[in-house]
Amino acid sequence: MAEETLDTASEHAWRAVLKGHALLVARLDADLRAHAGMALIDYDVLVQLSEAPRRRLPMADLARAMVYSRSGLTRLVDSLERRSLVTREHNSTDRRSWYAVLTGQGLAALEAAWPVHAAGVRAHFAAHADPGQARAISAVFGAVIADLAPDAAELRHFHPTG
Amino acid sequence: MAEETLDTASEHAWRAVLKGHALLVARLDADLRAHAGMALIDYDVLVQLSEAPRRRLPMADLARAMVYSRSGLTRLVDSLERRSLVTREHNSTDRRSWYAVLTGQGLAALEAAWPVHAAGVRAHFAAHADPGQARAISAVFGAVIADLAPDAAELRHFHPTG
DNA sequence: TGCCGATGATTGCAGGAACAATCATAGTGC
DNA sequence: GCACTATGATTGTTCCTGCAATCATCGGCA
Repeated sequence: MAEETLDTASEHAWRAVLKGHALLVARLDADLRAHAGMALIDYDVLVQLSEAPRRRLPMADLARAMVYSRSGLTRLVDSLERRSLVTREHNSTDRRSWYAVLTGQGLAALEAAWPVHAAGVRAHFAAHADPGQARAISAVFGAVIADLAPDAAELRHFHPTG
Repeated sequence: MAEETLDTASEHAWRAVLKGHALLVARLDADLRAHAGMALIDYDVLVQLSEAPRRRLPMADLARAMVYSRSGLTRLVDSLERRSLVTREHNSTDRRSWYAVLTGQGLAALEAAWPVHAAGVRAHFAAHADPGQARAISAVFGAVIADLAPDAAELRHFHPTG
């Protein structure tokens, strides 16, 4: 039985994460919708593309980076394409694959949305975390990601050039 | 705004939380569905009720505790009631209000599901957090919750064998 | 080359979710 | 007590989302 016990510190931490995450995402999504005309999920697509080489990613890689289903991403990119924030381009090295590509309008929309989002994250998350706590959170969730998505952990922030 | 820069440590931490949370929730939900016959959202309802006095909560309080819409909760409790895990009871002090009440079957289902869930949280979250890190996460997300849901009841702990 | 399992993108479909409207009841001010 | 507003629960509606199926293409291998 003792082996099945989840220690209270970790359990408390996990439950705080669950609830805090839900509140934070609801707030950030509402802020973006109200002040930037896009949902948080749209913003996430634009951010991922903006950081990728040549501002494009194959659909499957984008879905993995976002922890999102490929079918959901198909429809999400449809929507962004209708709004001219993203376009699709053929991947000449793999004819099954399509790139989602950030447009100029998409980049402009992202740059307009970013201050709104950054202010929200700062006010409701960063304001409550000192540097040591931020490091702890990065370390723990980085390990969670490495555990549960080992191939994708470093995909976005680390592009070795060679 | 004077300072629009979101410092990189906080930004990195928040992005790790977003992705790690998504991966963790997907995994815990799949585990519960496979090995306990219920979804993570069902489990959350049962936990909340099990910890409440007399194992019952008004629908609105339960929705707030779960950060869930009231309409969604109506249908979720419908589903749990069909499976005899929860029942509704009149609240005699407020005739608009209904209690969601954990049944004996609901408690049994929760006790069967708990080891599955605890093992998942331990293996994929707690295993990556030392005590100091767990404390840091609790502190930060506790502050986030206090910021965004100031009137919400404090988090409680579930210990079914106790 | 030809076969065959794996992978990429999309679509059909079904379940899940929130918003707004609705109705009943509670609380407040007068 | 009465009017008015706020709150609790539900339902209608619409959108979101993922799974499974489908089709095209890739890559390994004989």
